[in-house]
Amino acid sequence: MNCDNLDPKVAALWAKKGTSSTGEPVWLPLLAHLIDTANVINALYNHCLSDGQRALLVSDGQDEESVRQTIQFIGFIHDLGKATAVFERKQSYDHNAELDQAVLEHLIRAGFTGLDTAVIAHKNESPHARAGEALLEKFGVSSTIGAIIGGHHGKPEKGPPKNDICDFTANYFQDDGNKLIQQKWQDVQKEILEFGLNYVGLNSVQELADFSQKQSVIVEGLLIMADWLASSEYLENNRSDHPLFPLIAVDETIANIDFDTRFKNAWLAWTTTDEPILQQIKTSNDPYFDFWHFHARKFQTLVTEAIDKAVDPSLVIIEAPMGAGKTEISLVAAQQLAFRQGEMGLYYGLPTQATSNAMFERIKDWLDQQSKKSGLKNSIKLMHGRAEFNESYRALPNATGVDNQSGAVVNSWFSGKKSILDEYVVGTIDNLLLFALKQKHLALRHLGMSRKVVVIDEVHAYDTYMNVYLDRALEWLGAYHVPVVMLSATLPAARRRDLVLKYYKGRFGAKKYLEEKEATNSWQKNIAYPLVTLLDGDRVQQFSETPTPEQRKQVEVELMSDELADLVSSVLEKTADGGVVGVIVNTVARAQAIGYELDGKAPTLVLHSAFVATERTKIENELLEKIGKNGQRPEKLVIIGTQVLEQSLDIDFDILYTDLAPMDLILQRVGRLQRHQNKRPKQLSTPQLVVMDGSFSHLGEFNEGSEAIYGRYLLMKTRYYLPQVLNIPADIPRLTQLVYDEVDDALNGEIDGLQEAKKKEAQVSAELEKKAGVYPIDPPSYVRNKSIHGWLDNPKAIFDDEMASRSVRNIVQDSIEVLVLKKDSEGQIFLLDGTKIVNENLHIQAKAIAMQILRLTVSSYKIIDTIKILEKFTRSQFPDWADNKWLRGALAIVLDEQNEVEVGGVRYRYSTKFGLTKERING
DNA sequence: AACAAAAAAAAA
Ligand SMILES: [Fe+3]
Repeated sequence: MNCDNLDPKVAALWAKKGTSSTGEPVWLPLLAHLIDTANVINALYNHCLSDGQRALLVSDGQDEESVRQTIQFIGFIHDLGKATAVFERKQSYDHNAELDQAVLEHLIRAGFTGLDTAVIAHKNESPHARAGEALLEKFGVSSTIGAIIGGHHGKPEKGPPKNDICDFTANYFQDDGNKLIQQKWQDVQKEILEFGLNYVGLNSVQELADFSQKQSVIVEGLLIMADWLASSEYLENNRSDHPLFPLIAVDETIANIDFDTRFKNAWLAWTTTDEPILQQIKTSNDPYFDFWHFHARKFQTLVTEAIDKAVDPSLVIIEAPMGAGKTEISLVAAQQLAFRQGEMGLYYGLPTQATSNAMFERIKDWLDQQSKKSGLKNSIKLMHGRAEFNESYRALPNATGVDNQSGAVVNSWFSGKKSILDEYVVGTIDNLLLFALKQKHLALRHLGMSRKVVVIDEVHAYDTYMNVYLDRALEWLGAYHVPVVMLSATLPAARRRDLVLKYYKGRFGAKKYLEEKEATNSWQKNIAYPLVTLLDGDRVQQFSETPTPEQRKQVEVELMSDELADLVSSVLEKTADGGVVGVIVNTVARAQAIGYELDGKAPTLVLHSAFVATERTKIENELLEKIGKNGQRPEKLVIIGTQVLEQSLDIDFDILYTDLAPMDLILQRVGRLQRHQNKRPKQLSTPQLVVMDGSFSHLGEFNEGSEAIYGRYLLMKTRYYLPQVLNIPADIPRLTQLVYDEVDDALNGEIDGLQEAKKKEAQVSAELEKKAGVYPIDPPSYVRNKSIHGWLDNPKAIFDDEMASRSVRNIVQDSIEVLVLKKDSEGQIFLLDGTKIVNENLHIQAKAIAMQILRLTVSSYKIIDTIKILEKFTRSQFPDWADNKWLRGALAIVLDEQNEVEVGGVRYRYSTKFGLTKERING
């Protein structure tokens, strides 16, 4: 590049001011930041986009080279808005007068006049992203590209800026009327534009490529990433051993910078890991044996071969029970799809932090093994709110620390909002749901997600509210041609159809979508389990497998009242000669009541969410040791729990009691009934299911809690269709379909009040959808060259990241997360396990304290007051917490010797055996 | 007044 003939005024403009680690005033000339960003975005385009993404960017018929040049130009020109009087007059953040003076002198020496005395009347208007967009508009650049520039701080403008230059002329040109002064600014702005075009090899703005909406989003993401990277002075904060794009001494200028070397060194320092492994899966030599040293099961081979034979596989929905080997299938599928569709890396989304942690372990081992085999270094990220608590994640080597070592590593540059840009990401589903929610810097999530294969686990487990976001996310993933693998228990046909059609619509547009929707092909109502649904090009194929005799199971079903006394006598009778009993109920209070009732009459174990996290983990581990696979089964044990027993725990009951719940959930619970090969008491040798139903003796009256949670409609239908004998697995899809298919409702005149309950149910889901519907982004637009103006505009104007991340979950019951400690009569504080807390050892004990989490449910009208009380208490009792990274912002409660504590007029009592109970204190 | 489980949070 040639800076020799440059107008000295252009070279004197500044982009960044700051203080070096040694306390020296430093700055970065604007032109340097523009060149840095152009170099970075070009490298990102060439090396960090997947082939799929690059193909997407030319999918409207653009020329590949012109797209690359345009993107590089966008990288260069993004801060054109800083070449304005209003910006150049800004003080440094730390109001360093010496620094501000030195930079101003550069400008004056270069030929700007009157800048030191100029009065800018509206200095809060024309922020530099908007100013840049306005200037580009003036230079005749398309509004699509303008919108990308205007949005590079996270949120695009509502529309083109149009009058900003006219309204606030002095912001742009220093003076409202003096043509001589204005000319100087117009000259430098024009020269920067010309420099940029020339830098990327273009002659005029007419040669720039244009973009569709989804292309714009990806380019916006690239720009933000490039800007952040070009604004990183060092690879790691507070450490200057790996410089990237450092500021320069205030007496230096661009003449002191060798841009090629600066960029090469930065890129070398920043690329600490290898690209994801792309390799073809050969079905001829069992990939399952290669990775995990077991031979593929029939079902696994079925899926892997189906994907292998497909011409253009994109969406795969795998419905199969736990234990069918879905995780391995999904990882093989991810590799197949990445190879076929040219994607890089993986996002694996799960419903909870606990399931994410477990999956992280498996994926980390899988990746580590592959990376080592290929001699590569690949980065992996655990992405959820408490990832830092995961020991095995923290134990992974850092990418910068291990130069010649291969395997799975952590790249800590990809932190915060950059996390999703990392290669292999495992975490809570919220990160995918947030991909469909209006929030600042959303383009980064789109950039990160659209280069990967996306796997979504436990698809059946998401509620109506979350599904609003999931569906919208699927539409965008379809639009980006991102391969998606969904894992699920059996789905109602209508839900499965919806999932496929949402993706289909994003991928093929509204017209084709309507054709497929109306076609009512057989795949839309197929009933089978396990079932694989595969989108190959625009064709939907399905595969299923007939179960082997060992996979079949007959379960005898009995109905019973929900009275405690009936349950107790039945349990005692059935366990006369021992046995492991599961009792899964719908509310915590009921689990506790049954626990009290059986206490002393039989050995019991209670499990629900109202336990301190560390204690709950202990109970779950005890459960797995005793009744997990190959467990040391006790002679007699009654396990009483809520829905926490319904998912993910691989445990085996001899007999199961359950509260009436929607059919799919009952079937999910039945999955824990005699699931392994075990020796059982004679009385319990065959599987028995006892369903406890409030309407058993009082017709039409379901248990109050159950009805509040699940609604009358589903309970009524489940009750109606509950057979005397369950044939597993054939009945699983059949019964789920009967309960969820609304078509048959007219035929069931015999269910009293069904129509009324159905109306109520429809109302409730409509309300939920409406509630969720405030924040999702609109579906992708197919209008040609539609700009991203207004893409993130929100009627409610939430743009707070905290509020955004809360919005993807429906909050039914307000609750406060607290850390639970206890004290003795002298006031000595302990962890729940009895470990003494010593103030001087806070740095060692902080993490253990931070893990003692419990959720207190609080009435919504009390929640603000209660939080205030807890904040005040924590501040006075544990003042040191404020400075500790594990405990900052946490709220504490301290149990007395009776294990009680009073907060805001409520007395909470904690029992290691039964969990948390609360009672209101009168007055 | 009550009804499961579960999640989230720094930019250039
Ligand atoms: Fe910038």
